Amino acid sequence: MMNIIDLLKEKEMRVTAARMMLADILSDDPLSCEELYKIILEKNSAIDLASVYRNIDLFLRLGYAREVELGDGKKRYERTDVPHHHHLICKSCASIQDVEVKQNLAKEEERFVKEYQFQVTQHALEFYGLCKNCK
Amino acid sequence: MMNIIDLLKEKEMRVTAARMMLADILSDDPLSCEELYKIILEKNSAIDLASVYRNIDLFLRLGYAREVELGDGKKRYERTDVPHHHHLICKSCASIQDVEVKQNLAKEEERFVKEYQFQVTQHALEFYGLCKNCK
DNA sequence: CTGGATGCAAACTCTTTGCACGGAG
DNA sequence: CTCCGTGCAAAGAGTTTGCATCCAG
Repeated sequence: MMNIIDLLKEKEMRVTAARMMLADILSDDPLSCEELYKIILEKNSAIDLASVYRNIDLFLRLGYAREVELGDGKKRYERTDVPHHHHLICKSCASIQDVEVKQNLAKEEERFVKEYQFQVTQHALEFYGLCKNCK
Repeated sequence: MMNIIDLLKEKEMRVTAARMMLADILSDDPLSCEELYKIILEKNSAIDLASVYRNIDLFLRLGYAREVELGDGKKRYERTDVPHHHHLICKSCASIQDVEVKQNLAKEEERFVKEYQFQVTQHALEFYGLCKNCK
């Protein structure tokens, strides 16, 4: 995975303070734009929320971030260099825990190519329920 | 699966024309409130969009409908009496195809109980890519 | 009749867009 | 110096809410 500076330079896009800050905050937790914005404020920096949206969109196109949907109608983002994984999402306290899934989904996806001529590029698998504390 | 009339009566809720119409339209395809609303208009009926939202929410609580997220930021709904299944979602033309998944996710979910004391009540698994026509 | 359901409009949340200014290259 | 990126404000989508009226029971 290239770093964000090289990715930007490669596309002849500008390396700005806002982009560096945002790239730095993006992590292995899926965060919404609103959440990213608040983290930036807490660091006593100031990037406009609109710029957060614009740059997240840019990061998606650069392949630096990926979108994660957790079923609450908000889009969340995480860095692409964290390994592919899934989430346990508590319906009570909204906590999110990363988990691995050992079943072979790739195999399933191969079947879809053969059976439906559908080329899978991505999948989303999330589990909902009650966490340890909320049960 | 009880029918909607019995479900409503059981909870002492009123059997209204709007609820009957909406229950009738809900199908095995996941439809957004906007889409449901348009189908109602096409039938030369008139239910306010707000009432569609209110009654879909009611149907969810009654267990008559389930929510499906297909990753475009809109919530969609289908009847709970259609068998559990997953979707192939085309990123180009937005077409949706129902598929079955043969991997054993229940087994995986049992593991989460043991490993994390997380009680899974539901999961979402959707596949994104390019359909036959868009490839 | 009476209270729950509806229509209508306004409000609210999340996200996108237009425009003038400012800073990276 | 240029013109891309930013802040600010306004607009857009999707969804929720307040309130007067309506109608199922």
